[in-house]
Order: sequence, then structure tokens, then C-alpha cells
Amino acid sequence: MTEEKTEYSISDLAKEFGITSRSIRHYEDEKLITPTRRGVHRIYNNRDRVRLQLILRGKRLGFSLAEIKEIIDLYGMEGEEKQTKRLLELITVRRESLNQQLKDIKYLLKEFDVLEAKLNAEK
DNA sequence: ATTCTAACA
DNA sequence: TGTTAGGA
Repeated sequence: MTEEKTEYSISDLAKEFGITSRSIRHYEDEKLITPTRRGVHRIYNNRDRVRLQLILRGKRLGFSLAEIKEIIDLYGMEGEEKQTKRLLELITVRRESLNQQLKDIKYLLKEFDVLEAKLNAEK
């Protein structure tokens, strides 16, 4: 019976997720996590750990902390459908942004081809 | 040893 | 986000 911990220090989580404690404190400043305190020290529970996981996943998907906060804050609330709806909207926005970046990159690459050709041609 | 806040050559 | 100073 492996008892699951109920408390974590900031370094425990930093180590577990491969980030710095600085980042974790920053997410707290942005109101994405609200660990309890034992004196001035932060104490994280499983729930905080899950939220941190969600934050990191959101970041991997390219969402801003503000957007991630929006989604996370919607969880547990009444209209759980609201959460899904909002997430879908953010995905759409993110997709548009990525498509635009893709276009920009393709354009740039094409432009480099032209420039490169000219430079090679002129002697 | 660890963590905390505040601040920026 | 890094990093460092100065405390607890």
C-alpha cells in the first residue's frame, strides 16, 4: 500500500516536473495556483499538483498563462460545458495563430531562396 | 540545507 | 525566467 503524499514542498514539485521553483512562484503570482502556507513556506497538496500539471500542459500547447488560468478557473464550476466551450474557442484561436506563423515561415523561406539564388548568380 | 521576498549589470 | 542578495 503505497500511501500517496498529501503535501509537497516547492522543490518537490519543481523536481518532479523539471522546472524551477522560480516558475512555480511565478504561476502563483499570476494566480494560477494558490498553495497554503505554513508560516511563510508554501505547502502544495495533490490538487495543486494537478493544477501545475494542467499549467504545464497548457504551456506545451502554446497557451498563455492568462488563458490557462481561464480554463482552470472554469473547472469545478457549475457549467462544466462552459469550460469545454471556452477551451474549444482557445484552440481555434491558437490554430489560427499557428497557421499564420506557418504562412510567415513559408514566405520567408521562399524569400531566402530568391535571395540566395541572386547571390549565387552574381559571380 | 531550504525556502522566501524583492529586485535587476 | 534567470539570478542574486539578505533573512528566517
